[in-house]
Amino acid sequence: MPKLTNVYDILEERGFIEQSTEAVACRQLLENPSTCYIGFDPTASSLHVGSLLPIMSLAHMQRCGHRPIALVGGGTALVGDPSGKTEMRQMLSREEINANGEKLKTQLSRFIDFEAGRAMLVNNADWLAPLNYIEFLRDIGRHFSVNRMLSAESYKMRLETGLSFIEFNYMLLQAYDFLLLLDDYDCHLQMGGSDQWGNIVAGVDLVRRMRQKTVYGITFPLITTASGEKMGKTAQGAVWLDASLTSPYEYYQYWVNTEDQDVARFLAYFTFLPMDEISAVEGLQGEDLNLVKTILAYEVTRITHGEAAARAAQAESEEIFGARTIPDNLLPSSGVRRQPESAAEGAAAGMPATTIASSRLRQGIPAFELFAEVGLCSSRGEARRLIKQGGGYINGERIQEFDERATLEHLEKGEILLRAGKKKYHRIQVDEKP
RNA sequence: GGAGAGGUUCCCGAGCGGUCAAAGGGAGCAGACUGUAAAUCUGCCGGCGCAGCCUUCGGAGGUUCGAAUCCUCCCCUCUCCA
Repeated sequence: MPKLTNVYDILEERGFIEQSTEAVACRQLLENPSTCYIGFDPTASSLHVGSLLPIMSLAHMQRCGHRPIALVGGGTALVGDPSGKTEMRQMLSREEINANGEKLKTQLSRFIDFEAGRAMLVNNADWLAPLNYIEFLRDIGRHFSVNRMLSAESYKMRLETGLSFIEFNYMLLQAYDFLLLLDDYDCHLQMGGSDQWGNIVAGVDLVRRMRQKTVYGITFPLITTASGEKMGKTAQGAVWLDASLTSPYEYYQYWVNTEDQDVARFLAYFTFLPMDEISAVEGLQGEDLNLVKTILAYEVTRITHGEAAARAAQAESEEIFGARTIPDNLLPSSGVRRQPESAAEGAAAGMPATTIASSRLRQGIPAFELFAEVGLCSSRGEARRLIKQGGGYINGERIQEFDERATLEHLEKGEILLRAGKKKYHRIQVDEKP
């Protein structure tokens, strides 16, 4: 693998870098194979698209021959990072945190190769949990100025609403992580979201004081959509990287629905497609841009869930929304399928589906009941409203009355396709037994 | 420990004895327009086969024909003082 390029340049070109400490020296460091780390919070059982940027940065690091360390914050999660947050986070038990940490590892290994020392995964609970309080205060605590900590931007918000002592300590723990990773793994670079700047700089300072060495930090921009929303939120909640929480189909759909103005930027962030191809696509508008969104969705889904899942998601989406040919000269490096598929390929990529006993369909199920039952609406009342407003469909036909019945007559190719609004679909499959 | 302020439907935030399922805004949902985009306009936005009924305004009691609104106790949050 050629490593002619400096990752720092790659990251910069792709818009990953918001701030960095001593950019020139940091870039210099990355001329040679080095070790870097990013911390991930095991406070949820899955990572979501909000973590995708840091993950991609580690992947870039590895592709350029560096050794990334993914740090699972099993220890720090016991304390809770107040940075940039309005409220104290819910405390989790150690068991929950450990279980989450395990899952994160599995997910990260889709993006980073942990084989043969090419990358590492560590858990800071291993060294933070056994710490002795008095020793820690004397060795580490004395290097921190409270005055300075209080002036940190990341604590500002919390100084208005209230900050507990345990959270105030968080910065010291993360700084200590950096020190320890330097000592044990020769790790000279920490990266993280822009809200981590204060914590990262704290680590850099601590290392300077205690080891008289220079280490570096890079932060990524907080990614918002063009309309100013934080990324990764949908009505259903977060967009998860775990296929059992957000199916590949839904995940693909999330990316297809990217806002126009975000497309090029997201291609740079979340795919490995070459930048010259991406910039060639920047001027596109209208329906042409939708083709680019298809590629974006395919690529991101492929990186996250694998090629088979991405292809299935594409097929399923085209079946519903229609397919068009994607010209070969559009992001030519992408392996996306460019011709519409002739035959429908049966495999469902995770469009939600429910199986219903045929006996019930024989009697007929009032539409509003069915919509609520399969989860397309959260209550029957909501389903009535939806249908009254003309947003309910069975097999593509608008439902006229809220209590119109779905029956065996509606079966097409063994299933019934429900639709709520423009984009939410649900399959009904029939159980032939009793 | 003392003195204040406050906890309202997903969020912010009005209401301060009946006309309150609770103003207004945001978010969300649907329709129209489109390109599975954004913006815009319109409608909806506790539950229930719904012109009616049921359950909500930190918790538990109480006053009243009637309470989110008054009283008592409790829990929690914030601000100031120690």
